[in-house]
Amino acid sequence: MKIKALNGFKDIIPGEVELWLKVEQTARNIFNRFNFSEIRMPILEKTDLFSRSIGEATDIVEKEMYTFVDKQITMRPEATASLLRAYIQHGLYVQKPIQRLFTIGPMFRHERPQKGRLRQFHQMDVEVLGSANPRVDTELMAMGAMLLEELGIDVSLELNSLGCPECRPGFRKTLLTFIDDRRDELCDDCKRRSTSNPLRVLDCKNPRCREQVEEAPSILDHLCGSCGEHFSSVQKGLQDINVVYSLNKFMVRGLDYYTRTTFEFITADLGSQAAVGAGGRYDGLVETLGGPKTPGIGFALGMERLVLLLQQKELETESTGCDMFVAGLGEKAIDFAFPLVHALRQMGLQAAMDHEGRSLKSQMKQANKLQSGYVLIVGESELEQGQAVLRNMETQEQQDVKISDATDTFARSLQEKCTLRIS
RNA sequence: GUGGGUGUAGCUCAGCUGGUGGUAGCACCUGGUUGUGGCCCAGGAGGUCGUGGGUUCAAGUCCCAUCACUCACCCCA
Repeated sequence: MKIKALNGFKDIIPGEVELWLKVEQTARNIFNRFNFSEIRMPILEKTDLFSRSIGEATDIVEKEMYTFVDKQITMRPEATASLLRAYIQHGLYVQKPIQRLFTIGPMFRHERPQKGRLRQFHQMDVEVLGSANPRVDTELMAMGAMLLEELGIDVSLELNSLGCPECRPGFRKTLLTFIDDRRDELCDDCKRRSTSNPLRVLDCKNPRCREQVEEAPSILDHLCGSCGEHFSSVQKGLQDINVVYSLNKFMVRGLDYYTRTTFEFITADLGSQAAVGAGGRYDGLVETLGGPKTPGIGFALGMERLVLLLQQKELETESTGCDMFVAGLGEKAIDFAFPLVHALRQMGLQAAMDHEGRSLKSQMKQANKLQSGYVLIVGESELEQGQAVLRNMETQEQQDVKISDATDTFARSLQEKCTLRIS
């Protein structure tokens, strides 16, 4: 029986990796433009960290975490909790009052795999800690939008506010009254949810529930003074820099720590896994985890979803051509080629050769597949005369070149030719 | 956790109402020039037909189980 990767776990093989690199490089470039610093955390954390931050009653904590029960440690299901733990542990708030951090890496949730949803998946996660300023909310959404635009991914930005511990309880009561009035019309899930987390009834996908909830009160009409002000400033900021968004009063979050601003980048091209990125404000979370009272906001982008969207666009993958392929004919020529190729590589060129003693034709084919700019053909008789043939693969021109005694000197003369081609 | 669909070569797939696994395409190797790539042509290699049972003279094909993949519910990035 062959050993295969676990269900919901995937290899990213050559041909696919290129798209991942593109996503990652574009993201790093943009994070850098917005002055974010990278932070890397371990994958394993105390289980307690996640249950405290994400919420005991959430689906993630209740049934989706990979936990070593005997040791009370868990593979992170998301990045924010770990990042805040590191932020608190190292006292990063002392170094800088406002920290702008990002991290990229794998997360683990034991869900049933599906398109755009794996058990090991990868997120790019961005957090700003230490500022409650609505401008920061705006800036983060603008950054997300800019990143997706540069990747050429078409999304819409949906926005909502969840209020704060001041105003949410009041809204919750209003909503509960509304729900109770039409409880019988709701699906079983929603009946359950109406007691555990009534806000979640708002984003049920069941058409009947949607209909019932259509006229539900909006939290946006029940925000307290400061939350309301904050939210209008966020919106004004978005308008000022022409970031297109729409309000979605039904959007809620699956993690308990969110407050005030929440947002999602939604695509129409991925089936039911429509959110390519999502996040929001979590002003009480640092304190919950034992740090100083610190406001924060962040969001995460799902990398496999981004890669899927790029794959659907069928972009041509630009491969970097090999600079020089050295084709040796016969044992002596191969012995000559090996140190030469090594010297070329030391000089920073992409060089290749065949070690298997294959025919020239076969070696030319290999050179072609590698998109070599040049092939140096070294035959045994020419080698004795201190000569070799240099072929330009694009123009098909060939010229005899003198092989000097010192490999390095010869390599340098080849390097000049290749560099000319590159520039 | 709950449903539906699908498992045949590295990949994409033919294979009818059971009768010896496909000259199928892509990819790979060799040859078509004593030592010259892309195109074309010829040849070659590559499979316990997901796995385990059952029915049958005979199973890739029918039945059962199981595993995997996949889509949807759920949840979420």
